[in-house]
Amino acid sequence: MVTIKDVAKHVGVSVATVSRVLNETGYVHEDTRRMVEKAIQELNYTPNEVARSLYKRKSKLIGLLLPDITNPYFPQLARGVEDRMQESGFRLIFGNSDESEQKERDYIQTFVQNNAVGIISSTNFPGMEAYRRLNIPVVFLDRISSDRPAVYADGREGGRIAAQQIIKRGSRRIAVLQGPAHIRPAQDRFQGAVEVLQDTGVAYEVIRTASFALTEAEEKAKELFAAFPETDGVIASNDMAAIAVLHEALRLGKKVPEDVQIIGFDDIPLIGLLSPPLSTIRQPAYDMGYKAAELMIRLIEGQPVEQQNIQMPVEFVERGSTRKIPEKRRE
Amino acid sequence: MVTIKDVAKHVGVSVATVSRVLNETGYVHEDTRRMVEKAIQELNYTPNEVARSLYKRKSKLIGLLLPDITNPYFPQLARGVEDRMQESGFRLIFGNSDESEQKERDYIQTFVQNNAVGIISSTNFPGMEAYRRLNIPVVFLDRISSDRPAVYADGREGGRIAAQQIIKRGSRRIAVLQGPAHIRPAQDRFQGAVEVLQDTGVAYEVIRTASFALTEAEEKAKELFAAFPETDGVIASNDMAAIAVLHEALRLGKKVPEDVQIIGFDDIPLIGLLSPPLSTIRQPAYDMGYKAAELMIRLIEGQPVEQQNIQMPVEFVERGSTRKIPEKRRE
DNA sequence: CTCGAATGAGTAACCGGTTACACATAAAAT
DNA sequence: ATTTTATGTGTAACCGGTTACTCATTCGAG
Repeated sequence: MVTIKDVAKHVGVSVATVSRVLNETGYVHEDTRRMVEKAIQELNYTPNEVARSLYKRKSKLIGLLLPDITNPYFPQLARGVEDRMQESGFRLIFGNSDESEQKERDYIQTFVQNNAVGIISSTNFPGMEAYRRLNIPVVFLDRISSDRPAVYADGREGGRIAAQQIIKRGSRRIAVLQGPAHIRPAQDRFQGAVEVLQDTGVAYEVIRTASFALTEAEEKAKELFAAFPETDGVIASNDMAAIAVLHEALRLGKKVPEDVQIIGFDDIPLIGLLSPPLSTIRQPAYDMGYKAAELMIRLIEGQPVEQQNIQMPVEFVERGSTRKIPEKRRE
Repeated sequence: MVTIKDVAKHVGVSVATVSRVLNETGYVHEDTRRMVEKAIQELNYTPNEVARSLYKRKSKLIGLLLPDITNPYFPQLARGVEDRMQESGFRLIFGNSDESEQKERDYIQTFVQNNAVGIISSTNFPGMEAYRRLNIPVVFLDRISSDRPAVYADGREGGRIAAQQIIKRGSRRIAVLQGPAHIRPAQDRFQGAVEVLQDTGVAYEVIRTASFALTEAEEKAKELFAAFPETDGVIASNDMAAIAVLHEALRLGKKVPEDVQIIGFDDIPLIGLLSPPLSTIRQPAYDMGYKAAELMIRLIEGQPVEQQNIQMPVEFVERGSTRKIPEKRRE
C-alpha cells in the first residue's frame, strides 16, 4: 500500500506538505504542489480514509437501515439515498433490520464504531434508546418521530384519498387493513381512511396486521374474506398486502374490480403489470430517499435546516383494480 | 466518545490490559478481567473499529457492488450476501454501479480506502484494471471471470432448458433475446438456447440487446414483433425483458401462451402474479448471494477453497406463459 | 533450594493520516 | 532601514486502538 510517506519521500518534502496539497489547506508553493500532484499520479496514491477518519473522528460513511431490501418498496428508497449521497462523496453502510430490534441495535453500534457521520433509518422502533444515545444526526425515512428529523409521505391524505376513491367508485362494504400499530405512517393511512369512511357513513371493517410481511398479509387476506364475505372494497395497508388480497379474491372467484375493488399503497414496481393492474396510492419513494439524504447532508454540514420534517405528497394511481367513473369529472 | 483509555483509567490498569481482555489474547488475571468487563459495561464502551482497522490494516467491511438495486433481481442477491456476512460480523459498503465503469472504479477505490477486506461484485467489466490491481479478494457474483472466483448460475443449461421446453410446448418460430454481449452468464444462456435450437432444427431469430435496462427491453420487444411478426415463442434474456415482451405481445392482441409462448430468466418476485404468470428459468439468487459471501469469507480467512467457481443449478418454473403439455411425462 | 517456565501487566512504538506550532525567508508597510 | 505580514515548509503530537518488548512475580520440576 502506498502511503503519504511514500509520496513525501518521492518528492523530497514532508508529509505535512503532501497533506496540504491533498486538502488544499495552508500555504504550498505552486512548484511544490505540482511536484506532489505528479508524484501522487505516478505512485497512484489515494489517501487512506481510515487514518483520516481516526484523526478527524468522522468518516464519509452513512449508515442506512431498512427493514428488508427484498421488499420491492425499499430498493427505491435506498436508491434515492444512495444517489444523493454519492453526489456528495458519502458512502453507505447498509443493513436489513428485518424489523428486529436487536439487529437494529447491532447495526447502529457498528455504524458508530466505524465513525459513521449519520444514520438514515426506516426503523420500526423510533423511540429506541440506541437512537437517543447517538450524537450523530439521524433521519427517519418513511417513519415519523416527534423528536427527530424525518421524511415521509402524507399517509393521512393517502388514506383519505383511498377511501374517497373507493367510495366514489361504488364500494359500500369496505375492509380496511390497519398495518403495524407502531408504524406511524401506516397508522396515518388507516386513520385517514377511517375518517372519510366515518364522515360519509359508509360501512367498514378493520383488519389488524402486525407486520408488512407477505406471509402475514396472505393470512389476513383469507381471514378478511372469511369474516366479511360481503366486502366489496379493500383498502390495503400497502401494495404487498393488496396483492395478497387480490390473490385471495381471485382465488375465491370474485371479480376485481366488479365484485371487489382494491386499492394499495406505495406503487411498487410491477404492480401495474398484474392482472388486473393494481390501483394504488403512490408514494414518491425515490424522491423520499433522495430528500432524506439531502436533509442528512445539511445536518452533517451544520447548515440551517428549515424544516426537520418533510412530508411528501401522495397521489392516486388509477389502474384496473378500481372501477372507472363514467362521469367526465374526476377528482 | 468513551475510549479504551477511559476504561483503563476507570479500572486502574493500562490500555494494553483492556485490549487483552477485549481480544482475549495474552495473560490477564481473572479478577482483572472481570473488573475490566464490568467497566466496559458501566461505561458502555465499544472499541473504535477505525482505530483497530488502521493498525491492523484491515476492517470488517466488505464492498458490495451491484448494477442497480432497483432491478428486482438484485435485492435477493444482496440479501443473501448480507445475511451470510452478518453471521460472521462483516458489514457491507454498498453501491450501485449503473453498469458504469467510472462508478465502479470510484466505488472500488473507496472500498480500498476504507480498508475493506473483500469485494463482491456483479460487475459489467470483470477484466477491468481496477480489479486486477486489488490485493484483497474479489468474488464475482452472477458474473464469470477466468481468473477470479465467482458464483453464478448455469446459464448454458438454463438456455438449453428454455429452448427444450418452448419447443416441446410447440413453438416453431422462436426469437431469442441475446442480452448484453459482455456479460458471460447472459451469453451462456443465449448459447445454450441456440445450441438446442440448432440441434433440433427449429427456426429462430436473434435479437441483440446491449443492457438489462427495462426501457431498452421495451424497444427491443417492439422491434422483435415488427421484424418477425410470425414469432410464436420468445426466449428472453431475463425476466424484465420477458415482461416487456409479454406486454408488447398483449398490446398487439396476441394471446399468451396460445399465440406466443414466453420464457424468462431469473424468477424475480411478483412475476408469478402477472397475467399470465411468467414461466421462467429460475436462478437461486438468494443462495447465490449467500454462497458468494461464504466463498469470500473463506478467502479472507485464508481457508482452503476447494472450488473457486461455484455454478448453481437452474430450474424451469412452469407458469402461464407457456402451454401445458398434455402427456403425463414431463421432463 | 534453585532455576526455568508460566503468568500478569505496563511502556511505548506503530498504523496513516491531520494540524498546531515553530521557524525561515520574502514582501510590504512604516 | 526596520518592523510587520505573508508565504512556504518541517517537526511532532494526536486520533484510538494493537502488540512487541520488558519486567516482576509465582509456580513447578529436579
